[in-house]
Amino acid sequence: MTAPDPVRILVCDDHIVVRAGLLALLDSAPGIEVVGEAGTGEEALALAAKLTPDVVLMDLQLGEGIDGVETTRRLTAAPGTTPHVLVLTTYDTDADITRAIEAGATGYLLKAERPEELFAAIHAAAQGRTALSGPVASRVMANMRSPRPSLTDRERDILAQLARGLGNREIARALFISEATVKTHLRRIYDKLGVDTRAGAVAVAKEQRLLP
Amino acid sequence: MTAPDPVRILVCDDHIVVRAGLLALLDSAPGIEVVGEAGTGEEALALAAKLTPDVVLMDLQLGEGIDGVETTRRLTAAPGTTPHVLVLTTYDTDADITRAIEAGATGYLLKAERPEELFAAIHAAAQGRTALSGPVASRVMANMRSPRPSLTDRERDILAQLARGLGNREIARALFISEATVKTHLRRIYDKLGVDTRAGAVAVAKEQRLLP
DNA sequence: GGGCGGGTCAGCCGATCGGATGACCCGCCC
DNA sequence: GGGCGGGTCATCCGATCGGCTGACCCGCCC
Repeated sequence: MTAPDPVRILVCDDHIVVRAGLLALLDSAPGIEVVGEAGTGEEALALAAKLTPDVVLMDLQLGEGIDGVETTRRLTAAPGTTPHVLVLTTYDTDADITRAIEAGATGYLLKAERPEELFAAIHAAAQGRTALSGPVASRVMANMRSPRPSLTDRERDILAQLARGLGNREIARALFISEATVKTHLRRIYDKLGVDTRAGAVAVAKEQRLLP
Repeated sequence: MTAPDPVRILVCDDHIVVRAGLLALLDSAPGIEVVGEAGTGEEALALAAKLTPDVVLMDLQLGEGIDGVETTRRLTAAPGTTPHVLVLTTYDTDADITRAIEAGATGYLLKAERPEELFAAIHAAAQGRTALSGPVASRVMANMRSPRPSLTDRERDILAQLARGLGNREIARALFISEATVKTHLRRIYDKLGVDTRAGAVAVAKEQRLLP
C-alpha cells in the first residue's frame, strides 16, 4: 500500500528548547514531517513563503519582532496557497484565544497538551479542521454562553493610560479629549470588566492580557 | 581513558513539549544523563528523594500544586545530600530571579538559551557553581547597582487586596488593621514601586510578578 | 429614516484618596 | 542600651474619583 503524503510542518517558537522538543516529538509521529523551524515571526513568514508548509505550529509570544498573532494574520492573509496555522502556546487566556482565532488560526493548543492530542490536532489542522485543547474549548464554550463584552479601541487607549497610573485629567490631555469623556469611558470599562475601581480595572486588564 | 561519571539530571516542567525538548537535547549531550522527569513539584520532590540526581532542571511556573520556587526551597532544604537546582524558565523578571535564588537555586537560565549554554550551565551546577543566562546576569548586576527595594510581607498583603480593587477601608477590614495603617503601607508601597497611584501600583506589581 | 453602537461632552455631589507629619511598640543586632 | 526595620495608629486637608443623569454627533445597517 502507498503511504499518504506526510503533513509538512513549519515550527515557529522563540524558545530553542521548545523547538527541539517539537522536533523530537514530531519526528516520531507518523505522517508528519517538519520541513523548517523559525525563531521569530519574520523568519516564519520568509520560510513559509519558501517552503509552503501545510501547517505552521505557532507560539503567540515571540520575544522580539512581530508577535504570533500578527504573524498568523499575515500568513493566512497572504495571496495564493496559505498554510493552516495551529497555535501552540502556554496560556489559555480569553483575549489570546480570541485574537488568535480572529487572526485566522485554525486551532489552539496548549504546550502542556499530550503528544497524541498534538498529533491529532496537526492532522486535523492540515485538513482545515478546527482543533482546540480541552481547557481552550471549555473556555470558548463558556464565552459563548456568557459573552465577555470586548473593549473598544478607544477604551483600550484609556485603559493603557490608566495602567500608567495617570489621573483623569492627565489621561484627557494625553488623548486630547475632555475629562468628562474620560470618565464616561472609564464607566463603561468598569461595567465591562466587572469592577468599580481603577486598581481593579488594571488588575483585570493585566490578568486578561488586554494590555501590551 | 575512563569516562567520568555523567551528571545525573531530573527534569521538572509541566509542559510535556518542553520536557520532550530537554530530553532530546540532553540525550545528545556528552556527560549528561536524564534519570527522571516530573510534571509537578510534588512529583519532583518524590523522584528526587528516590533518584538522588546531581542536578534538577526546574521550571518556576508549574500549573497545579506547589510552584517551582517552593519546590526548590524544599529540595535544597531537605536533610542529607541535596541536588543542585538549576532554574530554567521563560521570564527574567527581577522578582522571579530573586525568589529563586533565595530559595536556594544554583543557577537561572532562560528557555530561549542556546543548547551549549544549557550544557555548560548543567555541568557548572553539578559542581555547585553558579550559572546565569546573559540577560539574567545583566539584571542581577543592574539590581546591585540600583537595588530595588523589595516589598515586605505585609506590603504584599496590602498590594494583593489593592489588586482586588478594594478601597482603603475595605482593605483595613480585610486585614484587621486600621485605615490609617493601610494608608501608611500604601505610601511606602508607592515609594518602593516608584508610582503615586493605586492603579500604577497594581500595574507595576503585575508587571514584576509580585502578585500570584 | 429610524435605530444603534461608538465617541464625545457637561454639571453636580458625596466619598475616597494621596500628601504631610508625627507617634508608639516590638524584635533584633551590635 | 541604643539604633533600626517593620508594623501599627492618628489627624488634617485639598485633590481626585466614582455615581448619576442627560446630551450631541456620526457612521452604519436594515
